[in-house]
Amino acid sequence: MTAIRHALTVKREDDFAQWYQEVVSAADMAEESGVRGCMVIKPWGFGIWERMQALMDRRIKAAGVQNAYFPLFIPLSNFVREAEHVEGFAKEMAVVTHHRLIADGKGGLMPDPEAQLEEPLIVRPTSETIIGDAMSRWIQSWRDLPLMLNQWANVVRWEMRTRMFLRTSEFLWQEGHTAHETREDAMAETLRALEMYRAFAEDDAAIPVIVGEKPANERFPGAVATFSIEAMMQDGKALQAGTSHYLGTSFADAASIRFQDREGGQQLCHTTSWGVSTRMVGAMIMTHGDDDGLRVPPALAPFQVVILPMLRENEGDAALLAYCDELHAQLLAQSAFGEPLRVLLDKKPGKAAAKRWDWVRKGAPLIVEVGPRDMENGKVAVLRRDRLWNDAAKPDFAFTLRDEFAGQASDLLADVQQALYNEARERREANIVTGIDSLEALKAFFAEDKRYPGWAEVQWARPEGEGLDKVVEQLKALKLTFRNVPLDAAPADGTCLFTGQPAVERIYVARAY
RNA sequence: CGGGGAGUAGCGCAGUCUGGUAGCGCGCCUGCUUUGGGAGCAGGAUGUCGCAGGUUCGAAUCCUGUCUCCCCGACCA
Repeated sequence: MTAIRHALTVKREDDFAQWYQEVVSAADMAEESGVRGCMVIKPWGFGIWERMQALMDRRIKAAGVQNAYFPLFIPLSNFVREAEHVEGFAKEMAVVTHHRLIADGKGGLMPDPEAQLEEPLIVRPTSETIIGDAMSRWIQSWRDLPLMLNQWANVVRWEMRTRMFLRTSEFLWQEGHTAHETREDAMAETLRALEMYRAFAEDDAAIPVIVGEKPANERFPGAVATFSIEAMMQDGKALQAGTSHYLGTSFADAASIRFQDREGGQQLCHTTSWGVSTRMVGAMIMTHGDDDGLRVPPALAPFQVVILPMLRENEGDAALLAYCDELHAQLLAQSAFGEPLRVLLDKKPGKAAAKRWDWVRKGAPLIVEVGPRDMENGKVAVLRRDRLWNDAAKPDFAFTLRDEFAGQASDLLADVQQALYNEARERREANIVTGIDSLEALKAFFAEDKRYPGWAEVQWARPEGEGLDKVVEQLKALKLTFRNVPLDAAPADGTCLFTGQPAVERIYVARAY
């Protein structure tokens, strides 16, 4: 049996980190910018993000949240109000101190010492404080509540170690910020956003996630409670793919977000914030990518079907293109996932067989090649990206009547979407271990020689303060982290792995990005 | 931000130790051949050797500084 000749040079099992980087560049998603931690997102990568935006924005609006936009720059004095929040972010801040450049006398430019800002501006690492400032002006009465805002924006955190899409100094995201009358209302909103993220991750991105609450040491700076969706990457590591925070009244207190209640008294609002970022693109790569490149779930694919005519640069091309144009038009009249199909007829010069591999690396869900002989038979050759190879180590084309394919395309795309989800889900289930009841057993499960060990669901007593610190230290020594306490877990029925006390809940332990 | 490695054509690399003015493979362009599967042959284009100083008659090569990337830590979406 011939060996498969893969479209990438690095295999996942050989070097997952290097494989990841090859996918990003080979799929033409992004490239280095020359500025530390900042990337250029290329059309294919940005197109995927735009799809994420579109699908998420729809969900956000359906929940009654309105979009708005707040400034990139935040006055230092505004930022400084919430103590824990400041402590959490102070170390990774970009600060603007000047507003003009002058010649430095050596042919270059430098900040004009005469043009120093009275008050430095920070580049937002997140917008709780500046949005809180607006909320304090916009909210006066209980009738103004809930106030539910979202913004699509870039934010900057001065990261020490960066990786494309997973951790960049500048990244794109949406941040939802809401204010409510009561703790109950705010908590309900926090959980609503969390469920929205679960549905987005699983239904749109085909990424199975664990929905749960973060332990105290993993909370957002200043939050009362932090929830997350956690996804398992193909190397067994966990990736926090979205977070939702109940902020209590501390941000409201810092920004004076108050309302007059029904009895005429002044009360602090209960606020929430929640976000999903371009990191989700990285999650998609590491969930669905294979040794031939990216596999984009059809709901996220900028192009769901790519048609490659086998052009010969001769007089036969016109008829072939006409045949493909008809298919293109047939497909555009179809819809999948409630939207018209997104179809590219790739007329660029070059052999179809060569261009095919570019689209394989980019992960287009369906690649359709059309040659003169297909045209004569009224057929097309359909390649599903989710199952590329046949037993003979060749691309597994399905030769299908063109008109039949046009009618099936939507179903095929739904199949691909489901297949990607199922594959990821099965892999995750196969790599979660339960019932580990000692630190030694935990250590053994995550032993160094196990390349991709997966996750452990353990039971613990949820110690607080120093007790928690000690447990976190123990995990850190094993390069492990707590992920979250799943909301739908069975009640604890054992003893705490770390303290030996009766366990109160179940929590996931894993290596993490 | 600490430790390690690396920046030479679009990509992957050699050349650096021992200074003499830049090369290989892939890709790209042109032509011919080929045409149901990631083509073959021939010819051709492309580099301020990451950047800035310094040493030298002369620097990809030696020295200093700096920027960026990768790996391991600490930190984090």
